[in-house]
Amino acid sequence: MPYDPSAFPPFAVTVDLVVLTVRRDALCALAVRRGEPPFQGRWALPGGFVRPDEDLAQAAARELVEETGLCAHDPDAPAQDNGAHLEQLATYGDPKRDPRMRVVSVAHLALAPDLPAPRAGGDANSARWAPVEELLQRGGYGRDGEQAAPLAFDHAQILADGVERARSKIEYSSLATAFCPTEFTVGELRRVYEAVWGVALDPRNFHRKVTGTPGFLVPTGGTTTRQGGRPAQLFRAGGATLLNPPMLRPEV
Amino acid sequence: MPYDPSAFPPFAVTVDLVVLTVRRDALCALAVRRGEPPFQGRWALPGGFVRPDEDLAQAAARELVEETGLCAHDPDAPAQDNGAHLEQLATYGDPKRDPRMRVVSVAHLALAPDLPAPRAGGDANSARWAPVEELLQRGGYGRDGEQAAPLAFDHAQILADGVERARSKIEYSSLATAFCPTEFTVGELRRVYEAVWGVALDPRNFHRKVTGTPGFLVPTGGTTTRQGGRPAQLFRAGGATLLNPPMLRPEV
DNA sequence: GATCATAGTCGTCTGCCTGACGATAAGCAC
DNA sequence: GTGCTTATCGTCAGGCAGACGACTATGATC
Repeated sequence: MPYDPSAFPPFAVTVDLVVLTVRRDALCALAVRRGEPPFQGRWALPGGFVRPDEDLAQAAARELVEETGLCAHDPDAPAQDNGAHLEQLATYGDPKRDPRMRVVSVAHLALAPDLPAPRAGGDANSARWAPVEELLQRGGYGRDGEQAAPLAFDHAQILADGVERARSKIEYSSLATAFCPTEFTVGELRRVYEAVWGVALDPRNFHRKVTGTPGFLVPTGGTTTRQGGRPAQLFRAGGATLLNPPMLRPEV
Repeated sequence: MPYDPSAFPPFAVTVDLVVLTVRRDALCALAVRRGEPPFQGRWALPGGFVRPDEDLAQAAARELVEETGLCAHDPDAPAQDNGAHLEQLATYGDPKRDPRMRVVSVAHLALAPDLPAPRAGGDANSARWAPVEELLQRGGYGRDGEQAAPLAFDHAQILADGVERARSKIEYSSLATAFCPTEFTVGELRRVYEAVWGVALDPRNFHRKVTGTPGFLVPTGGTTTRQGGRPAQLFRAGGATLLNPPMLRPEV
């Protein structure tokens, strides 16, 4: 690819991923431990350089597969397969965000159902799901009492932006179903909302809302009792992607 | 700035601007005529390279001043001054979007009140406000019966995304006031909504909604009769940036 | 000045949606 | 069966939006 370095300043372009899931009723993000400077040993968001011949979305999907094995699907397609939802989040390009060189990072947001375990080159110690509060709070204590250092680079900001995007987007879209397996119950979907928003929702009103919105949920006919209690109907995500009127997030 | 070209593929990074305004009851965007290949003579969105020492937002603000003379203000600050609202829109990085080289463009969205006239190096023929429908429709006829060619590069897509962002964002935020001068009437604000959404709104219900939302509008005490008819109260934008419950966009 | 056209502003009414919450159903553990 | 858990259906009141009537205050026109 010919270019004249004097005509424009060269940048490195990367994609960083905010991969969110809900596990044990908590909103968790995927973090990887940096093996090299800068920020060696610190936790960071997964990501990497965009290759010369790939689109930004392709690069994000490739990184997602490499880190989680998840297959991303088109954001405009319904979430039928087991793939994760993937969308562009925002781009971060502060001149000093990477001490080595000028790096512009196109952050992407991925929403995935609960997965067995992260895989990062087979090294179980170098990737983990961590509750977002734990990753965002400064100076707190992480798992195993380990001192939780802030995320590397500006990744705390990127994660915060991704979490905020997810929190607001499940209000008016069916995106919360991306956190659920293919078949799920109304209660499981409600627990997703409760975990992402950090609030308690009335089960009866929630049930009325989601089952009363045409095209949002499609009953599969089956039932399950995996949550204990009375068996619940199983649903799949319907074709509707927009929720109108939106789900209302309660005031704090 | 030291870097090793063999370690990562170099990219050119640009900012492109979707500058929107409302003039003569139509949503218009700023377009500039390209003076050099590729797409020489075609209309495009204003933009340019990001400089090595500036942030993306700084680059966008600089381009905005160069093209319109508008001073951008912080998106989190209230729209008090005469500056335009400026926010990041999305990033476009298809490998083939620029035939010359690999260019990643961080598009920004600017909303401005109606301005006298665009200035692009004093050349009145090289920049203009055009209704977005005219810029987005392919093969139609523009001003002066001129054959309207599609915008250069992927700028039609960028413009469409920017318009959609503006259309949805005025639903739940006070962003529509960015299209108005410092002092404006309820009717002028309503005409902004009507122009951006392309629908007619009931003046009485609109008045009830905007005046009944605390912190949205602040009366200045003055009145004006510039629209003809009964004099209308003048307002400034209040501190509230979020509209809850949102303004509802009527179905088509 | 009377009349008209134009815009702005205040009210009313009805229907829909939400929040609060009671009641019932259907599993499991003991 | 008793108790516990979760799911699901119903009821009721309040808030808000859409539809629209009524009145007000200016400039334009006769």
